[in-house]
Amino acid sequence: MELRTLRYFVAVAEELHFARAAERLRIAAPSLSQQIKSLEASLGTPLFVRDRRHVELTAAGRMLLPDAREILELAARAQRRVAGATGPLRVGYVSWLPEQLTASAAVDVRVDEWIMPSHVQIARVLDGGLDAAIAWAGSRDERLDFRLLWPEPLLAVTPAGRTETTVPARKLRVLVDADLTSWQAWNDFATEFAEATGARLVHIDDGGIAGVAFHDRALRLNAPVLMSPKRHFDRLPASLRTRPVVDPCPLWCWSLVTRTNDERESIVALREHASNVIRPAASRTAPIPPIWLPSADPHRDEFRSAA
Amino acid sequence: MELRTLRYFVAVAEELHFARAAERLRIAAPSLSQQIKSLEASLGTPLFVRDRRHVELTAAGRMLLPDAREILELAARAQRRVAGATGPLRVGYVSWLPEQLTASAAVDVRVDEWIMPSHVQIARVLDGGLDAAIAWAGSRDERLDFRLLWPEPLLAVTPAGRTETTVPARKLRVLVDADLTSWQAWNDFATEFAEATGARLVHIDDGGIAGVAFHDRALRLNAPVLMSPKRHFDRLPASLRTRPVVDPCPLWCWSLVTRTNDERESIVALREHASNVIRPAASRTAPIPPIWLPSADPHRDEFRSAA
DNA sequence: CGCCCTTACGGATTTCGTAAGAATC
DNA sequence: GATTCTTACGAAATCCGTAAGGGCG
Repeated sequence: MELRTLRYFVAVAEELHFARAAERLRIAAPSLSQQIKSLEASLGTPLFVRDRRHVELTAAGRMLLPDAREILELAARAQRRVAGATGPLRVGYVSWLPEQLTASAAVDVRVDEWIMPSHVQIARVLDGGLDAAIAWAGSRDERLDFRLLWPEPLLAVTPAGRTETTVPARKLRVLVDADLTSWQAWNDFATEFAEATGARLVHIDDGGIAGVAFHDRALRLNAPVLMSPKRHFDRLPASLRTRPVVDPCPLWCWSLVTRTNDERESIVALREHASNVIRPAASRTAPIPPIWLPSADPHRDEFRSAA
Repeated sequence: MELRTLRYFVAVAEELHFARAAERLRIAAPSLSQQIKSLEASLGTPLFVRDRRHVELTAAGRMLLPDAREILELAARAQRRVAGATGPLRVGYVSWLPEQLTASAAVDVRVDEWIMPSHVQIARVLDGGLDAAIAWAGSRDERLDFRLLWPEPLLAVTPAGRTETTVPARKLRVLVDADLTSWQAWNDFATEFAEATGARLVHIDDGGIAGVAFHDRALRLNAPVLMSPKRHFDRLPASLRTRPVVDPCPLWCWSLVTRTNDERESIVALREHASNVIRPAASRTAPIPPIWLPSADPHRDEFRSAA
């Protein structure tokens, strides 16, 4: 059993057609037939029933298929991770990129061009597409190391007419978007925050969590709306003001996310740099207690005293 | 990158010595050297630094090693599982073997000779050494399917002199053994039971959870002691009596444990047989409510009404 | 006759072993 | 000089492609 034969097996299992599978694998059909046959011989059990007209998985084949996929997936990830082990560290971010990250001469960092949501960047770190990411983590993961960079106190926007200087959480509208690809991390945060504080959830589907679409919606709602941490270039309209949120103040914790088992010198240095340089420099805007974090936030314990 | 090359890599990484690794792999040293070299070439990065006198892993090598081990482990398990996919179902048990299991002509079952503790039998099901096990499950696992076979009400032993017909849980002594290999499942159950009910934990290290050693200890304690569900051949001494436990009555849930993704006809039939035949036949001895189960027991929901 | 999996067989590639080389202690 | 990894090269095994076979609609 080799990875190549497993690839062949998966192809046939997916196509259920030797000729098509062979084409996909860019080998000749007889070769594929031979390889499958030898795989079956080495396993001691047939994987397909070849009715003259149909190809079908046997019970053994059905059992092997998910394992084969998992093995191949793991191998591919391992390869990606090793491939990136040399050269500068590839670091992805979501919407906040601390200046101190690249300023350090100690670590050679290349900031990734792709700006994706937190859950996507974290997935890329796991599968080796990135060495590190600055993102929000919804929950712990044994395979990942999280270093707190900046607990960002989220703000609200209110119509300019209002006179209050802060907004209590329970008075807020909180937007969640139907597009999970883009907003899953935010939705998770927002949903739990609304449940915990009594803020009102507003379901949208136009991506208006950030940018101009967000301003439009805030104006139409004519009420305080929680702002996502997603930065955008568009200036806030004159008719809207930002205000701190209190009772409690929601903290969006930006972490440096790396793989636990990645202990290259450069990665260790980057983690140190995160704790010793970036973290202190980012703590200017202090939240107004009490604060609030999601129940599964990896940094929850670090705020025990303040909560 | 193939499984064979990964095996070679792991061998060298473990020996840190090409000659010894080659010997272990039963190939010639130059061949091994070539293979490692071609692996490094295909990955685009060296995995070892060969100082003329020492062999050492590079950062990339250190990153690959755990992945390589995991991939090989997964492949080995997949192979074991498929290998057992044909022929009679290999079923393991711990201490209770229902007669109806083999009585059914519908399923061809071979009872495994090795009698091991629950957590071990369950691990064997996972890695393909067994197709099914009759065991106690401490917690859910997505990869496993649990069918309740018999919620066994645990008994206590008391000195023969005592007149009470039942024993309240809080009066019990509960034994846990230092030998986790043998008693991990029992220890987990016993520890949580003692915490929940106020029963007194007694730490031992002589395996006296069952058998003659248990009788000895029960006599010496001269108090009611919870009996583990482990059957033993030795008759209970005349100076001890068994009594039901109440307030609450601890339930040790024997499950039929199979792999979730194993949907062979024979496995499906075995699961049905478990629910339709074995389960009804085993429900003779009814517990005296209230009952108690561990908080993570997979069958906890099935007792909602009774708890 | 077309479809589709298989067998047969020759060529290309990969893998492996023996022999010899090179560097270190 | 012993140890240890590497290069060199031929042999063996494996993999793959073309050609042809055979059941089925």
